[in-house]
This record gives sequence, C-alpha cells and structure tokens, in this order.
Amino acid sequence: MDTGNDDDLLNAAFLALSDPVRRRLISRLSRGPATVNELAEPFAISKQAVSKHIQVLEQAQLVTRSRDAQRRPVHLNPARLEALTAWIDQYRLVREAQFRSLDAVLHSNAAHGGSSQKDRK
Amino acid sequence: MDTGNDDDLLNAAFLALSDPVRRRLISRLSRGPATVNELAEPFAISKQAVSKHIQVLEQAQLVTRSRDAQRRPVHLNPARLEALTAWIDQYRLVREAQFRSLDAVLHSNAAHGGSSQKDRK
DNA sequence: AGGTTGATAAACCATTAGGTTGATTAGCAC
DNA sequence: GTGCTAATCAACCTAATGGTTTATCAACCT
Repeated sequence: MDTGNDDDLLNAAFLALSDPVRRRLISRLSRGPATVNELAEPFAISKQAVSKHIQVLEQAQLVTRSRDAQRRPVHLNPARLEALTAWIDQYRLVREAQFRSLDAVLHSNAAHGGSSQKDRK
Repeated sequence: MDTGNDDDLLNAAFLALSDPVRRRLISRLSRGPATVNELAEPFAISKQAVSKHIQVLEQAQLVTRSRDAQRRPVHLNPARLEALTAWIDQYRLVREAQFRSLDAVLHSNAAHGGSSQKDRK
C-alpha cells in the first residue's frame, strides 16, 4: 500500500492525525520518547490497540522507533509534521485572493440575470 | 455527530484531508469557488460521490457554500486550514527540544529521568 | 532451564468510509 | 403546465478502521 510516493504519505499522515487517540500520542511524544506501555497507560484501551495506533503513526512516518533491549521507544519525527504544514500552506497562502473571489461572487448576484434576488426561505 | 467541539473539528478536518480526491478539491477551490458539477468534472467518479466529498469537507468546515439560484457554489474556508497548522505547530515547534531529547536518550540512557531505564547498547 | 515483561500477531466483531445506481427535490426556461 | 439541469437523498455493496481477546515472540533475570 505504502508505495512511498507523496500522495500516499499525505493520505497516511492526515489519516493518522484524524484520530484523537493518535493526536494525544503525538502530543505525549512531543515531550520525549516513550515506550508503548508508557504511551498506553493514560488510555482506557488495551496496549494492543495502542500498539496498532503506533503502527499507523509509524507507517505515516510521523514517528520512528529505536531499539533498547526488548523495549522499542517511539519518538516523534517532526520533519513529517512539517510536510503537512507545507501542504496546507500552499492553500492557506491564497487567503486574500480567496476572499476577493468570494466577494466577487457574492456581489455579482445582482448582475446575474436580474431575477436572482428572490429569496424564499 | 459534530458537537462542534475542538476535538471533533480536528477529527473531521484531518480525516477530510486524508483522501486524495478531497485534497484535489481543496486545491481546485484555492483557485476560486466552484459548483459540484464543475468540481466533479476532472474526476472519474460520479457526481454523487463528489457531492459526498463536499459534504465531508463542509462538515469539517473546510469549505462553505452559498446559494446562487439552483447552484450552490463551494468556496474554501482558509481559517479552518489555519486551525490545522496551528495544531501541528504546537509540536513542530518543539523540534529542537525533541532532537535534544532523542540525543540524550541515545547517548546517555541513564540520564533520562524515566522509570525502569535499563541501558544495554 | 523456567519465569516475567514488553511488544506484536492473529482471528474476530461492529462500525464506518467510499463508491455505485436509482429516485427525488429545487429552480430555471420555455 | 412540461422539460431540463444542479444537486441531494436513499439503499446497497465492499473494504477498511478501531476495538477486543487469545496466543506468540523476544529479551531479560534469576
């Protein structure tokens, strides 16, 4: 599935962040690496479920893992978070142009065939 | 459903952006408002499917709609995109601290104030 | 060796997402 | 009125998600 192309990475990353549990995991990891058990502790779900969430984040490359004996600490990969803001910023930056377009549409109604002024609720 | 709280909005927004079709819709809308039919044209899926995608984006408040007779132009809501970057930036900005934490863990395992820190590397 | 701990794998269940097709509403033009 | 168009609704299907429970694996420690 993950062919590694840009689209797949964006799919995976945005999907990963669409779950509140995973967002809380990200939040927790921003304060330092942690193991699955440590991450699972504050949640009311099983460790297996948390492990799956970590895998989702890992596939999206939002986190990476290292080895420390039988522990496998998870740590954040801020570079991938930046890739997301980079994508969003493409469209965030057209903000003023967008507002101008909207304004043009709203004001062209009056000059748009005349009878479009009848508003029935 | 959408109770309107912050978490739900983030869920909906990130989920909305996790689909490549919807990202392309966002991209298209960044160049100005468009109707469902106009948006559906470049896609190989039905207009009903596109209409559903628009509803997903609308529920996430990433787009809004106005009325123009029987047309319902969709336009981008950059403010919501900014809310997403705002969330990500919370953790993107800890970047240097994060690298320092990782570095500390990798190089001096005992120095990490965690519980049960057994170094073996 | 046996035993415990951290973490995953496998099988399964309920819910949802993305897509289809067919029918329906709302508004304009005639 | 009839007809056309934009858009949605409704029912349905398939595949994926998020969760569980049970079992397994790997590494440590006596």
